[in-house]
Amino acid sequence: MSHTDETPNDLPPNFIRDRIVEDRQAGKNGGRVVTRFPPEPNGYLHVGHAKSLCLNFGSAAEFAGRCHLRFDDTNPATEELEYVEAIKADVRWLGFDWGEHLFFASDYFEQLYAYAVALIKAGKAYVCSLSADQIKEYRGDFHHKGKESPYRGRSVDENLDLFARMRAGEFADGEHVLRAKIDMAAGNINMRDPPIYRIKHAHHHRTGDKWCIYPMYDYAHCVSDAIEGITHSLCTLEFEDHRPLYDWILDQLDVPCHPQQIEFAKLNFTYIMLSKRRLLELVRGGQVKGWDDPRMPTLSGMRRRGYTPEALRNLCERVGVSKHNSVVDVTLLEHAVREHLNATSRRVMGVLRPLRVVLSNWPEGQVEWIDAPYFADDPARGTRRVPLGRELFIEHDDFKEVAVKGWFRLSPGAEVRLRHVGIVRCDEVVKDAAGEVVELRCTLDPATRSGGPQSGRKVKGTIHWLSAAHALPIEARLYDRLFLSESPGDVGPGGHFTDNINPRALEVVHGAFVEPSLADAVPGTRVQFERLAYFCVDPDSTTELRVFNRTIGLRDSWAKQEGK
RNA sequence: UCGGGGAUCGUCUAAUGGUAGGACUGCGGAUUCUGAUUCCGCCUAUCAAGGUUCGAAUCCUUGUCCCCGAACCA
Repeated sequence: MSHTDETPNDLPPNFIRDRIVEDRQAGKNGGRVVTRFPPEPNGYLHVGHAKSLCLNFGSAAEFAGRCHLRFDDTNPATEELEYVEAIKADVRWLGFDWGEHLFFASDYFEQLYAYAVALIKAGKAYVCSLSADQIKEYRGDFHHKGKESPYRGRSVDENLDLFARMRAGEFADGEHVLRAKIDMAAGNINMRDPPIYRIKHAHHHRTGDKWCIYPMYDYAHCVSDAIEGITHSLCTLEFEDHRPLYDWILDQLDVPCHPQQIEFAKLNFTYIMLSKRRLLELVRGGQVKGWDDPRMPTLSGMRRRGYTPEALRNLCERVGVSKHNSVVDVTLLEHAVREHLNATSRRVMGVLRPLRVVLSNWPEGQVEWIDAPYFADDPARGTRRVPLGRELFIEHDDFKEVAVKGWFRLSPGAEVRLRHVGIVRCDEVVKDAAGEVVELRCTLDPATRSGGPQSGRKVKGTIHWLSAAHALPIEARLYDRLFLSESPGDVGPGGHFTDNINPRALEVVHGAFVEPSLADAVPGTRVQFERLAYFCVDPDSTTELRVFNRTIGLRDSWAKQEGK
């Protein structure tokens, strides 16, 4: 059988798509494909979730099926409404639409309870009154079989009564638990009579105080899948040995269908931390400013940083789906981001660390507005007007008093092209009392003006610039990788993952400027500062001062060469 | 001394008994009014040992290494 039999487009093959194709050819589920993305609302979504989102929504779309968004909110202790709303926003931002199919496991609490009663009646579940410690002890370990709870033989009637009273709130947390009656000698510890309901007197963000017993993941997830008519329940590798339990529960119950659980490997990147627990620690510890801090690998952080949903989706496609524990090189992420930004971002000029330049042969007070294309290779995509006057700012890094080998930029006596203008020569270097270079005096060769007779004259370097009189002050936030270590989670004895934090993951630059065309740029606007980096306007911007986040730098082969 | 998974270029992945391919990275070069982009080229892989076969990454055997699992978390 070929993988491409049914696949509409040239998507790269993967084992899950193969399975779905097989199932359809075998006529399973009437050929329907229904998947679900089931986050627990206890944190923000991150790039790892993007993979699951792409897989679940992508597989459904590919086979004209549907994908549900279901919040797995069975643990009131950790879940909050704030997370629910943030997750919905992030899923939408990534470009996925669940339509009518928004669900909450908590919507099924009543049904889940009824199925549990059925399980008890069938003699497949019992109320256990061992303490948590005792249950753990009775469970055994990898090398020893478990032993049966003394409460395992309780009668159906007694179990029914106790379970009803658990629900009624007659017992304190931990007094009883409902357990599936399976096999205490099973090699798979998940099958050793796992608890499926616990007593928890806690306020739930949706059901309030209606319930004081809550279903456990292993019980709630498979039944929720069945209730919704899910056909393929995709989850990560660590649930592989939960699958027998998933199947066991559904086999005992008279549920509408029996979905197939399929496991795939989580997404990991070098230099990126994706543990929810640790991300929460960064937020709570103040190492970052919040879940949407642009240094965070959360979808909201990446959005604010300037990453695009297209880039992330494309990344997921490139990464593929398999069962290997893989660590993707972060450069692949960076490549995906640059690739999309390169195709879509308007080119503008911004100067991070200004150095004053006076064009000595330019008349005092004269201003010329230059029509400059946003995309040099395709002027049809639009132009903006850029003012040129006698006093300019150029990038301090574009001047060296003593030129080194391979230096194409400005130095005393050297010529360089001013982007969209023409060739200038540096005639004089002005220093302050401390010997710091504070100004350059240059002459512009009028014959080399863009569009002029000698505009084709070659010089090695082209630099960006701004008219000092028109330059708009901005705050630039230069972001870099949050961690210095390739595997931030690997810490030696006594170490902590925060030890690996890059202290320069954020550098705030005051005194930077951009061209006046950006005066009205709204938050979320993405542009390329030519020769520097891609930037995105931050929501912190005010009418007086815009804040630009550096999304990612342009590749810089000069810096690389210089570093050698 | 258990159960469940996994081993293909540096990295992520394809090849489903028939030419080990792609992408990213790296390294060269060309073009360039962005040292960007684009284009071209190069480097580099089947965990090991046996076996089956005309032919093995793929099938069999035996090893080795790695990951996950003992919450009233998900």
